[in-house]
Amino acid sequence: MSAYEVLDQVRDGNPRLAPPTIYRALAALIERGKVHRLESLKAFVACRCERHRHVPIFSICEECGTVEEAVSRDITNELSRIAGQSGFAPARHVIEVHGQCARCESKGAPA
Amino acid sequence: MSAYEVLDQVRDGNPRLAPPTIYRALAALIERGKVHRLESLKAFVACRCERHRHVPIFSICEECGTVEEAVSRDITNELSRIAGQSGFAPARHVIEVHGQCARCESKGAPA
DNA sequence: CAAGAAAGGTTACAGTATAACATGAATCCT
DNA sequence: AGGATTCATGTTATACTGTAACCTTTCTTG
Repeated sequence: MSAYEVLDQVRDGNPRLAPPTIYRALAALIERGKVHRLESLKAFVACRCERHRHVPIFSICEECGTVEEAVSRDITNELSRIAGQSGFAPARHVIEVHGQCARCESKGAPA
Repeated sequence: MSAYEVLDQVRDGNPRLAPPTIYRALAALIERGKVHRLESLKAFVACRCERHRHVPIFSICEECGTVEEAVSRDITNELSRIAGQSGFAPARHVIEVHGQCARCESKGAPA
């Protein structure tokens, strides 16, 4: 959901809420790891993992909009290694893969 | 640079250009692999690699704004493997790492 | 209680992006 | 050649995304 979709929803019960309220709530949830921001979609998703401090990897279906979250220690390590080669100190990772999910593929949607 | 910084620059010579012109030009350059979009910064960088069809990995210094571009076959493969586990067909990858570059670290900037 | 701090509400606006229409140049068909 | 078509680009206007700055309320503390 985009921030403004969230805003529309909560306005059903509380019509006077404004964007900063939503952005602050989302920032707090992101801080606590309950929500992630999908940079490439300018959108937000609830985090279903209970893990803290993981590096999430998102698969985003461009057909149906479904987003899957995965974790890979290998990728996290390899990214750290690459960054380390140039002395870079990573603080936040953004890993998002756009494509087509299994369901949409099998439905014969043309790439 | 943001799209609007580009716009300001080209307007020096051609004052009547408008945002869609810039966005179309950028889209064309991205298509040809000459420019990448940094999703997490809403910004654009020229691609210095001559390679076509690589998956770029960006290291973004939050201190000085410097962006480094790297490539890793391992990460590309691992991402494909993870995606493949759920039958996901990847089409576009976004890999961006925020942090602090070696220079800014050594300058003692506090994370 | 008064003063100050912290959290959330509210207004207003800045930055990012694109839809939709206008113009013009190149192509093609008769 | 003349008109029709298409494709690229220019242009207007507006929608979407995000935040600065200020206001209000509540809580704390002396």
